[in-house]
Amino acid sequence: MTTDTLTNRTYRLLRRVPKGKVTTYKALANALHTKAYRAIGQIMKSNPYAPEVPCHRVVASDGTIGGFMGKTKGAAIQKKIAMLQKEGVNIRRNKIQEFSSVYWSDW
DNA sequence: CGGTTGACCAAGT
DNA sequence: GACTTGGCCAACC
Repeated sequence: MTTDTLTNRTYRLLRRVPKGKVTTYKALANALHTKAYRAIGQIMKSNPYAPEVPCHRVVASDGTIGGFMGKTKGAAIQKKIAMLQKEGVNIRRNKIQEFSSVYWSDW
């Protein structure tokens, strides 16, 4: 990685997140000392590092999964969501249950 | 290099 | 609880 763009940093950081845990776009932006919540969203969708960078482990600050399924109807993401639940994350409708329990903030 | 977009966020209605 | 508005920032055209 020669380019030190926000994208690369985001991937690197997200890579640290253990399974069974999730984080928010805001937390990532905060950890990177930026406010590009939105840009990170775009980054995830472009996520070229599929299983390496668990973009599905990133959710909105409200504990909602985000605009993946209901809005954008991303079929691929739904599978990731199912995998999340398998890892131990309980999701209800579009929102994470016990969000605080699975929320990762200790980078 | 200007304008549009978006897997966002917070506050207001 | 759902929708709207303003703001923020990077990537794309």
